[in-house]
Amino acid sequence: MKTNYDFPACEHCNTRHGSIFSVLSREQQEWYSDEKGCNYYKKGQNLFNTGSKPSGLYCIFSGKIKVYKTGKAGQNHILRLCGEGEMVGYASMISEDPYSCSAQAIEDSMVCFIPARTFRESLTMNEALSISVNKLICKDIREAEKKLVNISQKTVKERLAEALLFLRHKFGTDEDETLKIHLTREELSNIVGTAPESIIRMLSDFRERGILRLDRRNIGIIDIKKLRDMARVYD
Amino acid sequence: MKTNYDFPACEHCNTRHGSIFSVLSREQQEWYSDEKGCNYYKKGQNLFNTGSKPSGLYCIFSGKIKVYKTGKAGQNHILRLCGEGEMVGYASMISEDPYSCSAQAIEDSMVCFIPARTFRESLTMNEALSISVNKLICKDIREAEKKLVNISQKTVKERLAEALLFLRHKFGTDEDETLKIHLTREELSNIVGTAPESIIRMLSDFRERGILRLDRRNIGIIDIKKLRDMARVYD
DNA sequence: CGCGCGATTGATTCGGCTCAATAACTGTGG
DNA sequence: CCACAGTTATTGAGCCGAATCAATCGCGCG
Repeated sequence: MKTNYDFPACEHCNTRHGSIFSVLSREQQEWYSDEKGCNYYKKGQNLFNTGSKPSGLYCIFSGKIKVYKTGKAGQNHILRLCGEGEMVGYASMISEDPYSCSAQAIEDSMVCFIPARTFRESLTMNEALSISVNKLICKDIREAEKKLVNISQKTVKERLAEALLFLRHKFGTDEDETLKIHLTREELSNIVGTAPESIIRMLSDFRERGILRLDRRNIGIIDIKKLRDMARVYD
Repeated sequence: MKTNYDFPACEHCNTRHGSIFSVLSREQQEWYSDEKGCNYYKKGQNLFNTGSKPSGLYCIFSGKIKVYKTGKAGQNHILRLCGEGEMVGYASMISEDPYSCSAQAIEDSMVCFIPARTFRESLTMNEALSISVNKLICKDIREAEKKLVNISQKTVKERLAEALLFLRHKFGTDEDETLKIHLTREELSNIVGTAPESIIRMLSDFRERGILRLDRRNIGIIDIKKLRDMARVYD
C-alpha cells in the first residue's frame, strides 16, 4: 500500500461525515484502515485519467477534487466537484469499466485509496452498504439528468447563477459571504458548459448589478435573492 | 394487482432477453410471475408522472416507452427510450424519491409492474441481482454524463446524426434500412435538445445529401458511413 | 369533406462563440 | 527582492448557429 501520512484511521474519519461508510461496523472500519492507502496530491495533479482501469476508489480526507471529461476538441466539462468525506471513482469501479472521466485535485489534497477487492468484499458482507451505494448512484443519475435538461433549456446566465448557488451550498462561504472554493474562470466555464469569455462577461454583469463582489478568484455573494431570481430554480 | 392479459410468465419472458432478471433462479422468476401485475398502455398514456411516488418498477413486455423531463417553459427533454425487456423507473424506486421524470408509451405497449416490496426482497435474497442492478445504474450514469458533454460540445447536426445512429442501434431497421421506431419531429427534437424546426431543417439537409430517405415518420438510412462522419463519434 | 395537428419553409433576431489584443497576476529563478 | 515568462483575466469586434415567429401546407381522422 502507499505511504501513510498522519491520516486518522477510517473509524475516526469518515464516520463524522454522513458518508456511505457510516453503515460499516466498527470492525469493518478498522479493517478499512488497515487495507487503505493514503496519498497527497498537489493542486493540478490527477488521481486518475480517462481510459485507465480502476483498481479501487478514492475517499477525500481534505482538499477538493474535480471530475471531468475531455471532449475531442480538448474542451473539458466538469461533471462533479468533491470535497472532504466524499468518494470519487466508484461508478467505474463498480461497473468494472475503464474510467470514462478524469479526476484532478483543484487544491492540495489528502486522499485515501480503498482497493477494489476490499470494497467489493465489504459490499458482499454488508447489505446496508450495498443499498447506500445504490442510492448514492441513483442520486447521481438524477443529478446528471437534471443538469442535462438545464444545459439544454437554460441560458448561460441562468446556469452560472445556479452554479454559484450550488458552490455556495456545497462548499460554503466565509463570514463575509465569500465562496470557500476558488476556481479559475475557465473551470467555472467548464462547469457551466460555456466559453471562459462568457463567464467573465456574466460575472462582470452580476457585479454591476450588485449581486456579486469579485476579487481575483474570490467570489462574494452580495445579493443571494437576486441570484436565485437569475437562476430560476423552481424545481 | 392489476388485470392479467395473456402475458407470458416471467420465467418464459425476460430470460430470453439479456435482462438483469436473467440471474434470478427459476423459483424466483415464478415468484415474480405471481407477484407482478400487467397493464396495457395506449400510445400517449403515461405510466407515471413527475412528482408521484414510485411503488414498483415497470418492465416492458412489448411496445416502447419514453422517459422525459418537463422544463418550466413546458419543453420536454427525452432522457431515455425503452423497448421490450427493459426496465423503467428503477432509479427513483431505489433512491426512494418521487419520480424526477415522467414515462409515456410512444406505441401501444404491454407493461408488467413489479411491486417495490417484491423487488427489494429479491435484491436481498439474490446477490447476483444486486450486482447486476449496480452495474446497470452505473452504465446509466456514464450514459447520462456522456450526453451531458455531448449536448454542451456538439452541434445540433452532430447530435441528430448521433441520435439516429442510436435509434438504429437500439431499435433496429426493416430490411430496407428504415428505422423501426417512429417519432414525431417534436419527439426527435426532444431527444436532441433543440427546436422542432431545427430538426426538420437538418433532416432535409441529410436527405439532400443522400444520407437519409424520409417518408412521414419513417426514416430510412441510406448512407450510414456519412451519418457516422456527421456524428463524429470517436469515443 | 372539413377540422386540426404535425410538418415545412422563410425571415429575422439574438445569445453566445471565436478571434485578437491587452492587462494583470503567479511563481520561479537569479 | 526583483525581473521575466507563462498563465489567467479582461475587453472589443464580428460572426454564426440555432431559436423564434409567422405563414402555409398536407395528412390523418372523424
